[in-house]
Amino acid sequence: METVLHRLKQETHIAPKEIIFCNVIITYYARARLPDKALQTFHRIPSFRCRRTVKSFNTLLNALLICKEFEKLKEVFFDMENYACPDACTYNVMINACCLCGDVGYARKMFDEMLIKGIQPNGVTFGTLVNGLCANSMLEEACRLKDDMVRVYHVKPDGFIYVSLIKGICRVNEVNLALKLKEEMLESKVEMDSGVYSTLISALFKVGRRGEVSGMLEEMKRNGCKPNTITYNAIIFGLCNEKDFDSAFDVLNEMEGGRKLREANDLFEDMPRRRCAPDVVSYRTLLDGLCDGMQFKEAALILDEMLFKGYVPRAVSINNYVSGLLREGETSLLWTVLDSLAGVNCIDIDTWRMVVSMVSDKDKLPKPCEFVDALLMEQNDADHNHKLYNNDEKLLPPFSAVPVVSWRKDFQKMYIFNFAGKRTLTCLIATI
DNA sequence: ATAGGGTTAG
Repeated sequence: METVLHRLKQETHIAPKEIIFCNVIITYYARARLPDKALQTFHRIPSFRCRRTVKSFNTLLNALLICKEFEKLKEVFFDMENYACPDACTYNVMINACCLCGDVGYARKMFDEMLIKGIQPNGVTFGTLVNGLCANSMLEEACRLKDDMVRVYHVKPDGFIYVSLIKGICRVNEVNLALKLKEEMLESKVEMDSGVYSTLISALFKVGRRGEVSGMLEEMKRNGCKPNTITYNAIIFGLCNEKDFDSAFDVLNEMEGGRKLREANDLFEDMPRRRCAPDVVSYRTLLDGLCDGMQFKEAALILDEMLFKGYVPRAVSINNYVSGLLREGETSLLWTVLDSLAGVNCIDIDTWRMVVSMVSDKDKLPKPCEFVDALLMEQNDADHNHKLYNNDEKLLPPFSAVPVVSWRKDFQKMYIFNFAGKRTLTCLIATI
């Protein structure tokens, strides 16, 4: 680093940007536990023909925090007016430092000071404070702050804040209360992430409610959060604690399966660079692998990409994909996938039959006679029936054998019409 | 990638 910096200083035609000093140099010195070097770099920034702002000042404060040089940190902070005008980030680092020292009172003082100076606290400010309160067993205060941040400061709590609260509450075994908070997140549409579920899963194990874990995992996936290493670690630890090593190995295998899929995906994405453009077989192979590994979202991306290129999956693959989506209750993704597939008319009768029979059980489809009535009505309703016209703008007769695909999901939630031909329609109606 | 969270062990 010293050599590079020396060269950088000599090369007068290069003017490094401040962000390089922040993200790379100061931060890496801090990680190497070299606070003096970090401080020295901060002071030298102007000698590199670079303007120094509050950004590098904040980075320096955080570097001293990483090195646990709290005395030095205080000193630099009180010397602030010589370097920069403080902003929210400045106070966020200071609040974090106070909390890590266990001095929540001083953290609050910092918070008040920023208000006095007219600096608007942001999500990070509250996240840091809530976390500090929880870490210092001040749960009631933390919950109150979460409510106040909306009411008084008009900042919406995010996932970070909820996770801190949930963890704090789980530590005193109030898992039901933690689950309530998770519901509150869903209700107020706070974006969910795997952190929320990892925390809850490990808490469920701790209080001996192992039975609820698989449901939690399902909900997690339903809400678009993928279990990551942290989630798996929590599960494996919980299972090992209960001496259920068979299940623990199953989870471990599932984890490794996911890793190999990622490797396959990486290799696939690297193919163009290796001068080997993926062909229809590459796409089909990857799609099958993703579906088998239940990576349905990734599969949908690959599907659209291959359809765009004019490649079509094998019929068995489509059947496998759709049945996986049905099995896992991935309803909204199912519609997307069916839309894409119907767009190129490549859904076979068996797949349609499966979808109709599965969905008609759950979503009370109309009786066959009503179904036909509705179909005929659609034929007469020119307004939103544009797909029933052929290229000559002529209305197609009912039960036409002309290969036109129509796909409606908006009426009573469930009308699957595939106008690929009489055979398909007959099959659908018979199934219902 | 100036600032905040989630698991466990060695």
